[in-house]
Amino acid sequence: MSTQACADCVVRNRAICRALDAESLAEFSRSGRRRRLKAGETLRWQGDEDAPCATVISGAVKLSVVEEDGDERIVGLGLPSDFVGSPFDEASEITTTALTDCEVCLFPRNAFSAALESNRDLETELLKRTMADLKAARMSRSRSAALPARARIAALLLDLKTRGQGCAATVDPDYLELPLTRGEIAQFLDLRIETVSREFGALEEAGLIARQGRRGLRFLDEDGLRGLTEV
Amino acid sequence: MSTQACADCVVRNRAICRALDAESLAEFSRSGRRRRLKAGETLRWQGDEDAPCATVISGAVKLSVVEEDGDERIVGLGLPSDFVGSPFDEASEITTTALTDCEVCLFPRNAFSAALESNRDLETELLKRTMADLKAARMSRSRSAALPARARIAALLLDLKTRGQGCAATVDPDYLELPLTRGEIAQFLDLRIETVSREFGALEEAGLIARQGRRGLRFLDEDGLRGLTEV
DNA sequence: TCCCGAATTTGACGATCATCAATCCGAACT
DNA sequence: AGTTCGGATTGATGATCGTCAAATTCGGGA
Repeated sequence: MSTQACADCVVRNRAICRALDAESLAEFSRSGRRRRLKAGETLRWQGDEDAPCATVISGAVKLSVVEEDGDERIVGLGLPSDFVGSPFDEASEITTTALTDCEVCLFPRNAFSAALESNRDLETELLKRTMADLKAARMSRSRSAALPARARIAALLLDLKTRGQGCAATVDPDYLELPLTRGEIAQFLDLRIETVSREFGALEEAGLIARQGRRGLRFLDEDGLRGLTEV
Repeated sequence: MSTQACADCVVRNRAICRALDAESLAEFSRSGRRRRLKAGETLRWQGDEDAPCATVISGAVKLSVVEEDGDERIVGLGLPSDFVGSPFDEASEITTTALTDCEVCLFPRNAFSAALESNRDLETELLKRTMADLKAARMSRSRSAALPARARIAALLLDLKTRGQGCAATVDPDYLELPLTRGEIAQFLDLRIETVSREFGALEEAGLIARQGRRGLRFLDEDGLRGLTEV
């Protein structure tokens, strides 16, 4: 990963690295690598036990926990410019897996942790983001959990639209390619596949969205969706 | 708040200030004040618009969000040694309120934010905690939301017991004075008061807990409770 | 193009929890 | 002690969502 690559990076000004000047960035980038992942691939750093740290460049990843009984829960999403990973945890219970084909900027946990130590600005930036994420996680948890299934789905769709904004080939701002399957949406929102499916049907029926194929989605009435989440 | 007070502080070795040596601590402590709060009192710093930052010393506080429609949701709890506050947010949507009479070590947001800047170790410690909190929030969200009401309550009781451990006058380790009313538990777990009440009844019926008065609680079968949360 | 398999959709039914309403308890007060 | 008021409990009923089961559609490969 060269500095040149960083300068060209589509998330250069939104990811944590925006806290770095050209010089620090050059050094920082030496410990990481840009990688492409196929959907379903788990984030690892070759030969490293620890879960790596990464910035998502394109595509989407899921943060998930596998319970003893084998079933998996999605606890968070990583979209372009998001940071994922636990620099201070040698063993993280949270696994990061590509939902779609995607590009990430990957760092071994140790190296990232060292970079934090040697770069104050980076650490401050990460602290700010993490506190913001914590607040968002808390608020969305509370907002979401008590809401009916339909509203939870509406909130997720709006969140995906917002967070996907300003990235990639956003040709049509009202079109969204879902990075999640119905099953994954269910795992994330604590619903069943069947419920998710039914509610998608209901949202379409109500004229709020239009489904295009399995993962294609068109927003027809964004305010209507927002209204559902504000009950 | 003198250094002496800090040296004697019951959470000295568990709160963020454990990252500080005697000298830094002395300086750090000058910007804060130890305060007592009565139940229901909101955390403020006299004459400061911003929500303050604080370390909880004794008692319990709630982090809550008030929706436009007026109803309140509890999004997190602050127990002894926990840090609360958003040093980087001038306006935080999250309000901190005492659940019980309690003691806190309070800092104006600005001063705390400045202390972070001038003290690298403090910042690192806070980052670690925040990342751990984020992980805990994500995992508990996922674990909790899909679980039936009974299990959610069991999980909360166990969490309160664990986090209350090693503090205060923990004379009897199996006794817990609930810092939350039934209504607050409901707000936190996204249930109704009636459901909480019924499930408490069921837990007692099942011989897992014994209620003593309104807020007193005795753990009779901790493993049994844990079993409920691991479905 | 056709076919196959997995993902999705649809349907019927039941359990859990919210809702509405009434009663009960307990702590602080006179 | 008696009163009183807010919190807590209990009861009856219905809506939402989970469960089980079957049908359907999409998308990739032969």
